[in-house]
Amino acid sequence: MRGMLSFLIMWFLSKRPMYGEEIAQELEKMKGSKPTPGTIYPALKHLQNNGLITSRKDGRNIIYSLTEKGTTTSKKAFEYFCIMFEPVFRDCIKAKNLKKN
Amino acid sequence: MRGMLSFLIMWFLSKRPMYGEEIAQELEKMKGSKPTPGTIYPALKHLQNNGLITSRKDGRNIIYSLTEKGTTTSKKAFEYFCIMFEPVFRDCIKAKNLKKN
DNA sequence: TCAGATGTATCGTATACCCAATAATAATAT
DNA sequence: ATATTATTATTGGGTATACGATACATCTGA
Repeated sequence: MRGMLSFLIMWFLSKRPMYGEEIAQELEKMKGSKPTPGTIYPALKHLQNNGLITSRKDGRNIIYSLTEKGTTTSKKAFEYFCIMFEPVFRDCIKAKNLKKN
Repeated sequence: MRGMLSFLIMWFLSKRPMYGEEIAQELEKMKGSKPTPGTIYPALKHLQNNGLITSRKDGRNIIYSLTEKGTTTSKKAFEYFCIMFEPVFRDCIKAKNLKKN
């Protein structure tokens, strides 16, 4: 249940490397509200400390990307997430179809 | 990001009233692991304090159900959840289809 | 070169979440 | 009826996630 933010961050990074602000913006698109730096950077640091992501400087940005370990972990977490929330998803689809009628 | 547990509890209760142990079992089906009482009951208490659920005794069980306020809140949270995680869901479906081939 | 804009980092705090151990209760069998 | 047992609920405490506010660093353009 815990660690949804880290999960989403890794999911983003599985698409393409991003820097912190970019990740925050993606989350804003999703959630409607932008996480504050105090939310995003500690999470990134934590992921990095666990060897799941690496960072490299590019100009003023620090670009994060998944490590090999991170890729594996992210895939597993993704599969777990899919299975776990499948019943809710089905409900989402159902609700959507109902609205169409 | 936080409050996933409460969200799921309310989602369960939107289907039918349940007592604590039942909710824990539903979560076990979903997650694979059963939350301990110390996880579930504080969450229930919190929801009740916020007027989102009510409880009534039935035999040895305490059956929880959504209040009117809870129903409204739950619906909104559900819609929000659907919109927010839609891109991830799409990925889930994609991943599933790939496996079929 | 310095001002504004953008990106990054840190600190303190709240609380959701979680576990373990314990208590309470009802169902049961004797 | 009473004791036993199984099931359900409660409590207390610990931890990590997430948040807001603030401060720092770096780039860019005038």
